[in-house]
Amino acid sequence: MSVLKDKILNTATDLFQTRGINSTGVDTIVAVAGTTKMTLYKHFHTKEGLILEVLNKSQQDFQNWLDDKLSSNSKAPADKIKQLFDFIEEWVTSPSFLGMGFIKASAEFPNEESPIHQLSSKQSREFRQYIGKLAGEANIKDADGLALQLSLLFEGAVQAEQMKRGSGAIKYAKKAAKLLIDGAINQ
Amino acid sequence: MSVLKDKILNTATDLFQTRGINSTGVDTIVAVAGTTKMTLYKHFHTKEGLILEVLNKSQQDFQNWLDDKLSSNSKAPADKIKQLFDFIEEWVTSPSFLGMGFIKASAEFPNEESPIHQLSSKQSREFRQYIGKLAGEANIKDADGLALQLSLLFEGAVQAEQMKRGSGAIKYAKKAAKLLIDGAINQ
DNA sequence: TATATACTATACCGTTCTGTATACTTTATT
DNA sequence: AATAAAGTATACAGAACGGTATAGTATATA
Repeated sequence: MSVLKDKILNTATDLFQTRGINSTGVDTIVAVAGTTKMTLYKHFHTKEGLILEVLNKSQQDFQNWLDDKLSSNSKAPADKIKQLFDFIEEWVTSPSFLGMGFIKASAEFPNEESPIHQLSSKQSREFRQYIGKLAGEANIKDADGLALQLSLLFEGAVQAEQMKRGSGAIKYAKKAAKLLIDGAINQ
Repeated sequence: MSVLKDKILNTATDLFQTRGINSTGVDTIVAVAGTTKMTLYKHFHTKEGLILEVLNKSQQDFQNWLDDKLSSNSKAPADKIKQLFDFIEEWVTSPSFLGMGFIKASAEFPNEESPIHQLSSKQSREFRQYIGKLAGEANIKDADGLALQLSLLFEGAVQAEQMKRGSGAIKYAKKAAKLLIDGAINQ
């Protein structure tokens, strides 16, 4: 990957999160990235293509980070699901946290036929399945049900943190998650 | 309130939810509402003013609807908080449900200095306080903590439903809410 | 030395955006 | 009948939007 393509991708990621996707023009992106529109359009066919790549990269980065954290800190499957919200807290409270890509994107592109909305929806679904896999490996009966509940807490907490930094919502999300997980284990 | 101002307000509410706020131009709004830009700008100083009025009206309508439901169906304070998610389910699964105004608005206007973001943030806070009041009247110890947790579930469920209609997320949110409420009562 | 690749610089096209100016019409009230 | 309020119709200003055309430069490889 070209160093400039990478720069454009990172710049766009940042601007989309801090100013909104539709409110960020390609002129602004290339100006901040220190390049020109010709270069941007050589690497990305359209603005929509750029948005899709930004979403994909953001989600991959997050998933990789979380997966590394979980597999290097936890051994038993039951520990993984219990520690999930500890790492989510670490992620959400980190100063570089700017929000969850697919949550904002789905709000800006509400039309279900939009490719951007569809990708957002897919990423949300995949993240829920990831949690479901963790719950299943921990031998929890209704693994998918718990995964859905935990993902609701997660998205709610991210939403709250996007709306007001330092809201402290994640602390209470953690407590609620603990209660839900314990309830699902002792079933 | 003029009948046309009302029409513009309702049309804008609908278009903002189905197409996004930034993606909906004033030309589209007046065309769908069957009036002209001159009339729109006679009733609303700017597009931002229109957006703020739309947000306020949406939130008032929702709060009034919920408050009516709760006070006409429940007598004891403890019943109110227990029935809260029943009515939220009714609201979310109704065919006319298009999403939660302040959730989408805060995503489209992430800048904390934006008046639109500030109003969204305020509405989210006020809704949480409303739940907190219900919990307090039910003599729950950590009423604010429970309110925060329930609002996370609520916002997560709305988010899920915005992303995919008929996701069934609200069913599991209800179960989780019941568990959290029972846990908070028996404390 | 020739050629391909990556990038820059700049100007431009057509469209859409918010917002306004001007002039006219309808309707209700006094 | 006179007046004020509300709305219509249309045209336009000025900026920003996504995207392209053209021409030129720097660098590395063959």
